[in-house]
Amino acid sequence: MTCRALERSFYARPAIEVARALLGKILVHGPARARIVETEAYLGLTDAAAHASRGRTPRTEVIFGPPGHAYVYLIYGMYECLNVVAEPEGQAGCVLIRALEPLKGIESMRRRRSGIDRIEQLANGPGKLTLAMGITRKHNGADLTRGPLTVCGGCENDFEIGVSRRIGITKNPDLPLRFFVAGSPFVSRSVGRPLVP
DNA sequence: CAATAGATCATCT
DNA sequence: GATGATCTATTGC
Repeated sequence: MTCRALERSFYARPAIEVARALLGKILVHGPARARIVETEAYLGLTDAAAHASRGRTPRTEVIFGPPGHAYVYLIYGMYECLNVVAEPEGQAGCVLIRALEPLKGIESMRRRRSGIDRIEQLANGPGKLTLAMGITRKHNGADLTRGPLTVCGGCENDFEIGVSRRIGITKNPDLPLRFFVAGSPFVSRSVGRPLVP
């Protein structure tokens, strides 16, 4: 099937809805393609774990902007994380992409993730997938409805959605805002046992 | 297998 | 000046 970028209305919804809906969709960057298998929702002022919880700053401006854009930031001085901006313009909310199943351009991904042999480990974490896909801070603010970096509809929607707490945060850690394709070997292992086994 | 250390810097106080 | 939506390597049981 063809790969047509999701339209802006897809993203103009609550972050939780978008986080669930993004599972199974295809992340495209140039020739590279991968299926989204794990996401986390970050809310607005009420969510202490969210960057947007402290309101508008130069960095968080994108999160308050129009939906369907990328929010990419540097974490721990080393890795970059890709988020998708959700909610109507003016409202804060975004979705962290946490893990991908590589589909196309896998040789390039291997090159960018030197030392990794197993395909399951090329993009099974937020810092790993940006490396594998060649996504950097220069993509911050990029429009995901057009351009080299987009998200397209997937063909397969026949999977169970697992839910758990979010991973790696210290503030507001108890909400069930992490979603993943149940049973997928491409989901990041690390911490966070499912709430619903 | 689980726990921990260290790398490294943009952002905000 | 402290902190952090991480990852890898290493140590310990």
